Amino acid sequence: MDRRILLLGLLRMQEMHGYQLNDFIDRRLDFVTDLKKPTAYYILDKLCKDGYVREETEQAGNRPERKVYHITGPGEECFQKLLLQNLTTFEQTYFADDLGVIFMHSFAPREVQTALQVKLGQIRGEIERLQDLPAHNNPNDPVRLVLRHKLAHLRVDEQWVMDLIGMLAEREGWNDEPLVKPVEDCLQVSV
Amino acid sequence: MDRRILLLGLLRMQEMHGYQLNDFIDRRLDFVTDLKKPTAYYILDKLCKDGYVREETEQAGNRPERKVYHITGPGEECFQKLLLQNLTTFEQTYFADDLGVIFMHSFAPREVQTALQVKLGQIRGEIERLQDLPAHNNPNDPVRLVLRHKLAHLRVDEQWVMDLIGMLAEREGWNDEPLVKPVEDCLQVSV
DNA sequence: AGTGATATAATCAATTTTGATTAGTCAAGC
DNA sequence: GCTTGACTAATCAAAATTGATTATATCACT
Repeated sequence: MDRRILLLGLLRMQEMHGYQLNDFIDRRLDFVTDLKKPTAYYILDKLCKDGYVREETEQAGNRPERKVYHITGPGEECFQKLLLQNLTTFEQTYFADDLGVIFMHSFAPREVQTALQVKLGQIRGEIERLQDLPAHNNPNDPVRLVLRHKLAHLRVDEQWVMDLIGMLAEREGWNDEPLVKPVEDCLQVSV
Repeated sequence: MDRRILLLGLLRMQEMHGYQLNDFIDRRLDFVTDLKKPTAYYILDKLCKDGYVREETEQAGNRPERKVYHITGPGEECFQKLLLQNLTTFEQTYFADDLGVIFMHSFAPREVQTALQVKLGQIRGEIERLQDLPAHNNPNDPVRLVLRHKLAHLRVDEQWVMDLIGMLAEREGWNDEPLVKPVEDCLQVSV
């Protein structure tokens, strides 16, 4: 996930200082990326060193002086390359929540069910939050296309967790084997 | 994404040496996580230092000596805690492919369409690969539940990219505004 | 005029992750 | 008997990421 594309893409539309950039990402692109402030500054520094971005210090009133970042010619070229790369190739996504399910046999079905109920609530909360997001931009804004994408994934998660909970209902214990001795299975197959 | 849960969970089923652990993850859990070898060794070291895992060196034939990792009592406790945490809370997922779409107005619609066609092919390839994955384990294996989850997400991506391509078809240029001056919009709203 | 809350602007030390590399073993073919 | 490629086993230096913190300014309220 080369996050330079995000910073270059935003700077391409408008030169900005670091705080402004981070604030925009936090407020408006929170469902697109989890880029944190120090990482953003780190990447901006790197882009400077590579000549893709120019940095100018500016003083606004009495506030601490700040750095305004402008995209350069080579920066624009780099952005185009990254964008084409991004649009062309599919990047795998991994789901942290899958890890727990792999090992759910460690708990009793009822316990798992209770835990998943809480998770389900959080997913539904997030779906509502995104649905109610004010539509600042025009309806053709690509950000809204991304929002739809994200919502579709959240609905998959909702359904999946509901299915798991359903599967666990009315169940006292595990009558199927809980992925025993995975490595031996593996070795048997590969030998 | 606390990946200790994966290593502890596997070691809990069977003690293993590093290579074996990594090999199993690479071969059998490649669609669940992107944990790389050096990271796995790093986490194993940390688990050792924290007393969650015990490390014993072993010599097999003429091969270089290797470290066999066993989960300890505190390690089991830690695992239970991590697992409950994982099952209880929903972890947000971010999609690298969204970043490109946000800036797609930088290219002509036709170019974007061509790029997305390639991406679509890759998604379909991955769907086929996962569908054809041999079912080593019993059908109730939680890994298969995760596989279904992953496939559902891939199908969302497939549909989403198809929709985007459809949207772009027959289009010469952008007649809608391309997310202009995002920061000004943002400031207008927040002021 | 003082106090706490929030906004502005960024940096640092510490942790985590990765691409590249090391180093030896084994089996197959020439 | 020698080379080539794959497997076993892990490490290292470099890069990326994060939680915590610093420091000042402004605002709302008493």
